[in-house]
Amino acid sequence: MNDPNPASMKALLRQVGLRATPARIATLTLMSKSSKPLSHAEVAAELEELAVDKATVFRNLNDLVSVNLLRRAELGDHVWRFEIVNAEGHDCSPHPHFLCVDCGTVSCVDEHYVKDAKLNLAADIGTITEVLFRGHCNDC
Amino acid sequence: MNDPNPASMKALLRQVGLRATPARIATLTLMSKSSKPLSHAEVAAELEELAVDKATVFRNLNDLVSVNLLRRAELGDHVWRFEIVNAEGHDCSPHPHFLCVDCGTVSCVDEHYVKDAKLNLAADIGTITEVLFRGHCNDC
DNA sequence: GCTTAAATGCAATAGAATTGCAATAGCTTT
DNA sequence: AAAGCTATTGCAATTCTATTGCATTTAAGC
Repeated sequence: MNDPNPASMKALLRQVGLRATPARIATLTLMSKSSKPLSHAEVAAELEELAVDKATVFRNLNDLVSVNLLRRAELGDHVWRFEIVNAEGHDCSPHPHFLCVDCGTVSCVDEHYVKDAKLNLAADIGTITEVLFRGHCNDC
Repeated sequence: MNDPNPASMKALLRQVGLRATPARIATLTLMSKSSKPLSHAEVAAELEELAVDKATVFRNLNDLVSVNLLRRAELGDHVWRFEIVNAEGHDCSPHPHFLCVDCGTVSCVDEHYVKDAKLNLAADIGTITEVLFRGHCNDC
């Protein structure tokens, strides 16, 4: 993905057939800069200063998911989280997540941890598209 | 665990310091007989014929979780599910779950699939208490 | 610039989960 | 067996996340 500058964000949006509105550009920029999945509440809080309504934030996040620019994940605390699909220093492919049940911190887990498990499960149960770990992080 | 008959359910409840009310006995019996995690809605529907309020179902399910008779899991669809901790033909220890995103079926996954991953993650990230897989089951 | 469909803001709504409180009912003690 | 204490229940109201309806605004193509 290009630099998260307004111009490239705008181009990217047009490319997938979405209008490049200020709210969307801001959303995409924010998501591109984040190293971890953000909840709707977190994104909405960031965009509040731009006077973007929370309903708009939801709609935009979901729109961006439907064009595969974002990925939506449920990490076990009943809050949807979103993360950029393709960013520098970030896996393009889906990867497991870890949620610390104590501090609520979310981190991305390298795919190699679950490579074997997914292969075995594919034969026995089905295709795995999402893996989530919950527990206590080493800082808690 | 003993047979899921009313008498042993009652004894079990008393044993953990909870009063053996009809609603709790029914809840525990239902959970003991279920081979898969049940959502609050599913349990509430079953107990509706006993005129048990949904708030009571919630409280009882959570009470049973707090005394470790049940385990609460979030399987990715924003609905809490509960399963018996110790039942015949069911692992005593926590185990991963698999949720088919197509048919919504939940299945229990053997711990051995994730043994290695958990060991490696313990050192790098933290202690894993819960693992969830989502994807497409072989029947869909 | 002008037109039009897409996107937004605001308020209302849906649904899961939880809580307050008065009434009820287990359990223990007598 | 009855009484008393407190956990539990039922009901309604509430919280919180997420979504939707609709009138208004705005981006994009001509």
